[in-house]
Amino acid sequence: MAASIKDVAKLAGVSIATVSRVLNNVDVVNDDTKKKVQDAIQALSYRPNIVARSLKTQRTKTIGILIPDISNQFYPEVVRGAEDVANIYDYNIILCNSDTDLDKEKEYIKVLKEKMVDGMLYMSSQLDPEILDLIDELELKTVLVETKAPGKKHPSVTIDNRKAAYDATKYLIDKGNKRIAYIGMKKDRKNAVAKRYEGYEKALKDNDIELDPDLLYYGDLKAPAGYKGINVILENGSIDAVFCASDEIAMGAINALRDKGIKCPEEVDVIGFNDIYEASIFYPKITTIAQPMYDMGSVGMRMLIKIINNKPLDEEQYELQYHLVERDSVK
Amino acid sequence: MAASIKDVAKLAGVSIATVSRVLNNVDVVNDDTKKKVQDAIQALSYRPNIVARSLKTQRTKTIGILIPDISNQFYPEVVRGAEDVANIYDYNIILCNSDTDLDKEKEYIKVLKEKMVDGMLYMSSQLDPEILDLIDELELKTVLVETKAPGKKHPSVTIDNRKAAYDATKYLIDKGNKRIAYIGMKKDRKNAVAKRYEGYEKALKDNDIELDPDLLYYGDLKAPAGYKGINVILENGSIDAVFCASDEIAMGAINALRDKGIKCPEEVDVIGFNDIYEASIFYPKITTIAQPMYDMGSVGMRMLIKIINNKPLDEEQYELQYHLVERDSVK
DNA sequence: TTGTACGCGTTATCAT
DNA sequence: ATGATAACGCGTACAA
Repeated sequence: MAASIKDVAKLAGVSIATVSRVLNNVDVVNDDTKKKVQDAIQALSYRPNIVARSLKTQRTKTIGILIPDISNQFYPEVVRGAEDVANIYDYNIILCNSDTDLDKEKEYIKVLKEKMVDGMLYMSSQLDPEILDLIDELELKTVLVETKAPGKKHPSVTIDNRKAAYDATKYLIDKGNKRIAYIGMKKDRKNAVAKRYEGYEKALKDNDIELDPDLLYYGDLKAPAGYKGINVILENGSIDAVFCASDEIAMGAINALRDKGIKCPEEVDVIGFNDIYEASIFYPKITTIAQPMYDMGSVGMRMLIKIINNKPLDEEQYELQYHLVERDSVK
Repeated sequence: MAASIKDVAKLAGVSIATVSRVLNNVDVVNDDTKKKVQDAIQALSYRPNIVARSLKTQRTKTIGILIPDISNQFYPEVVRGAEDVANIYDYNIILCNSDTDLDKEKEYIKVLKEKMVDGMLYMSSQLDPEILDLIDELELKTVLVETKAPGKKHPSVTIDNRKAAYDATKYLIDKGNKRIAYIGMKKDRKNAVAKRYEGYEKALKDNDIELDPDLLYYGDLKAPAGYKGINVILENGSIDAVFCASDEIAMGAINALRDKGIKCPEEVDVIGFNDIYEASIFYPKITTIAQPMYDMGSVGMRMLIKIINNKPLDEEQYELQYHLVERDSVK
């Protein structure tokens, strides 16, 4: 077993209380005894047991991060941003992949609570009320990332998905496109992606373009959905452009177009969403809405740490800026 | 404060020992009293405090994962594989990004030890002896992923990078290519990527192709390195093909070629390494060596959990199979 | 079958 | 300035 505070105390010839004091730099302790203690710590290469400390102090210096899936292009950046600031403040993160499965999410949240995490960053494309209830019941300090809760009760960091999608669609319209397809997820959910659909819809409406149900395709956010979407939509006629709810969809869509001998952007404009790294490497380089993914993580973590330390928040529901990145998939 | 085992005991009218027994399903406890306890647990929506339990049992049911950078395409898959099996066995993971910085790695390892993780998965493109020493000194149960330690002392899961690179280069040679460039990292390091260079070198040698230093470019594993590499190499003459130490390098290289009006694969063959998701979406789809990234994580975690539970390992240094995925970047 | 009491490694209060 | 000692919440000998 590793050396404990007792061993240090014994070797230094002092009480454990004194050792604890020099360890935490608290109270005043005689320089000589301090030195003795430090020597003993050195000699035993003693390191405090944080689990024991946590039990006493009721704070573990670890934070839970609940995401759908780390292997999904969007989240690594967010997690990295979060971990970076966590690290600055001496927190560690417990990573949990939920696959957006409600039961799995609830189970993870409970375990996180049992492990006494100081707080949680919760990310999910959809936000079930049950989750909010559970968070409240457990009194688990939480910041929502990517989704906003109705009401002002839960702190969050998001972007304005609706407006961003509106801007993207408007951009397509301004380029002279009329028949603009949408590939994304069903709109009947209360989530970030649904808001993108709303933005798309409103942009059409505001510009007197009639919504054509044949130009809509719902799948997930992955590339195959984009590929399939194009194939399905093109069965019903031609299109001028397509708004994709993710960059991966855009990549799949462009590949489908290419396989059909249709050139992007010459014949069909394609716009993506998120600005994942590969969007700038793809051919053609993808025009897209850039979400500040790293910042969403770091800002979210900053907020959470403030909450944990009972500091006031500048803003309860933080809305970050997105921007449209003009590249080569729109002419 | 949340309900503790005492509260449950009091409400159920039994001792905390009894509560603990039903909690852990240990010893025999009367059905009636068991029911009383369970009711009390329900009533108080009691959940055991794992921190306290850990202090007592000396196991935290959490495992540290140390990686260079989660936002680097390679690791999310590995981490996902690891977390999935961790979850099966009721472990959680603490994720640490080291940026391959030795000091940061050492600091993280110490903190993980302080937090009493039951074990660690260590990944890094390079493996410093100091790390091995620290792991030994701390007696931290560890499985190395991606890199193998000299000697049989440390368990690891890897692929045969040297042979894989050999195969890839041989494949290029068999396609009739002579002037084959290499874009990767310097070979003077003892790491996985260095082995890829060795494989490249040996394949040339075995096929009587002289190594041309002008055809070598060293950078990192990112796309810009591939882009720059092509530009630098082409200043010294033409090439038939290029072996890239990562898929991202391959993407950068292909983009550079395209910008120079050189077609891939018609004029220059390009082969990548890893088979990250985007390799199959890129245009042209990238021919590459597929590393079983998810499996590296899951197998590594399985090994680690066995070690933690003092079960024997089938193999100390596990070598996983790679395979060459033929796609469109090689004609 | 159940209860008492100790200890896991800390921090913090109260004396001295 | 320093030392005893009581928690923190739990598991587990040992007793009963």
